[in-house]
Amino acid sequence: MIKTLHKAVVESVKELYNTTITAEEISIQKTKKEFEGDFTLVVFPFTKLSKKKPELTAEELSNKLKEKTNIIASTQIIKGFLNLTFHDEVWIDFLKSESKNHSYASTEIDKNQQPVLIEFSSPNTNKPLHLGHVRNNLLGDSISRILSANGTHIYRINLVNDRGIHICKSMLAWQKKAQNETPESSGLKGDKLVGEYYVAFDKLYKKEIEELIAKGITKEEAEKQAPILLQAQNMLRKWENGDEEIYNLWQKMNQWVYQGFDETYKKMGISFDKTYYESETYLLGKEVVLEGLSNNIFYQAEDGSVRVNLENEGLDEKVLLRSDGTSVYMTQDLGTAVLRAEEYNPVQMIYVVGNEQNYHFEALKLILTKKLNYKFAENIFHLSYGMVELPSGKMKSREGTVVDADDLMTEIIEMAKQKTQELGKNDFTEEELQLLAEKIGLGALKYFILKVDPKKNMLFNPDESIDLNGNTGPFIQYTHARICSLIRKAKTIEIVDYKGVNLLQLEKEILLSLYSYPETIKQAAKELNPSVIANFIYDLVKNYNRFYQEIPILKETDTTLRSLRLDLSIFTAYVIRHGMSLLGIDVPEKM
RNA sequence: GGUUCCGUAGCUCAGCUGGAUAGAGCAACUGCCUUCUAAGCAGUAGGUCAUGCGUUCGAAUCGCAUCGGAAUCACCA
Repeated sequence: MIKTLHKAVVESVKELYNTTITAEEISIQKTKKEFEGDFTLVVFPFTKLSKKKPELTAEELSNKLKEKTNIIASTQIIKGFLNLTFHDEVWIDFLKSESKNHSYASTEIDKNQQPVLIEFSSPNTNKPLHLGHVRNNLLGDSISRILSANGTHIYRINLVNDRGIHICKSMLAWQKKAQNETPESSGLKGDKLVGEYYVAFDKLYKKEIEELIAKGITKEEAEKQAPILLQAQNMLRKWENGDEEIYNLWQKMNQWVYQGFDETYKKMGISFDKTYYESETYLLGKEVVLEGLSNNIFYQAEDGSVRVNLENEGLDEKVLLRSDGTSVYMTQDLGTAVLRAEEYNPVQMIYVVGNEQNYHFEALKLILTKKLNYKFAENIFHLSYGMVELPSGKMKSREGTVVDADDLMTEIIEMAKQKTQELGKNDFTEEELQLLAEKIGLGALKYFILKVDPKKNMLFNPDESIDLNGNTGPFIQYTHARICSLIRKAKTIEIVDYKGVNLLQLEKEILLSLYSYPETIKQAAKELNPSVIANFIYDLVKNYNRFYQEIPILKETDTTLRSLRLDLSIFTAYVIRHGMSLLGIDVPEKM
């Protein structure tokens, strides 16, 4: 319909004003609720061509469009706005042809096309996942789903940061304090256990700094000289030199963490096509750096560290290898980028990483493109998302203000369970109730996070927790469940041809919304923005709920009307389910 | 200090490729369950779109300046 309209406008302008315009120059939008019409053509831009008043221009275009197409039933002109109303028949044809189409808004993926790589999650193995990771994981997962739905061939990549000084810190603290404590002996989840020793290291470190300061050493010096830090640095060198004892300890502790992570990912419903481990790729990064050094692209500073100068690009000097030869963060990101480009030959590499690392990714891209001349790196895209803040400010693991991912999920599922019981929904078995509560709780959490624009910082208030009413996941799930209930009851009802019926305003609004769904997916894919989908579904569901409340569906005695409304409901349920699946949210058939 | 991002109702957020009277949810108040699931629906109230100047037929949206906030500028990741 919209395409037909665009084409007709182009032709009309050509005939009336002898000017060729492109479809992009035409502004057609949904008509605002206060006015009569389905779509609105903004005619202000054409007044320059017509050299006539907006109303007159609209009038001329209106007549021409009606001549050229057979879909327009009526038009209404208000100032420079031309409101177009389509024949009901057009909408009914749309409903009839698409309402049972199980591939509506789905695009086939061509596995032969060059893939898009999307890296997300990328945890460190020294502490458990928290709310910040949750946003990262949900964004990465949802964007993967949206791109797939839009026909893009993608690979989900996880890059586990399993080595480095931070890992050595937990290892060292464990050696000193743990007395061989294990997940089994402590009953703690593996990632939680290791996380505790990371915190323990920090305590010891702070204590040593204080002691040094008391001896008259400056704070700055103390931070560099604290024995435990030197030991950690020494441990990292040993690790990089393949020291057997250190290596075994490292493997053991990482294994604990992976088991913990797997549990969390599983609960969250997140998976990857490929997991890289920094321990397996950091050497490649070193090679890249050393090669750049021998080609004089990088240089060795007096202290022995290898650096790159990005001052001409508006940045500073960056260290690529420490003076003791060990790798930094940049080293491994250079390595894995090159590796991935070789392995997948991607058209694009998306990194889902918080906006606190904007500088890092700018530098990474510059080094790869400007310094090392890698063509593929032009298509590196840092999907920079905002921080999740608490009312008290930023989360700090060392201050114990982090919101743990597992705890958060457990709590909200428990809340959903309570709420279900409160509402007196008793016809579930204990097992069904648990499954339902998981769907609702996780739905609430995922929707809460995904409905906000990724690039904006967002606030999470643990005291108020997450709503289950209003603009929330459960609200949408509930609407879906009600439609499913209708469909169940309608099993025996005969569907008759409803061609020729007159549509109610509410019905048409829902159809307009359903019609715009494929375009919404395209937009979300283009912007890499799940909130576009979330807001769309909310809008659809609000319209549907009003319809459901005000208009009889199964109770309607006119069989043509009843059939139409049932089809409309079935179609709406499909789009809700489809849209929510793009957010990684399950919708129950009963709740 | 340099760079980047942000500022919309009491709170959390939509709207931002310029378009009509700036929208939701929460919280507050008022109605609606013998009728398809009330996790719902309808309504009341709540705004100098941080401020100023500019661009134009038209600015929350674009530009400049100011104020306020955040991130970053590590041999951390």
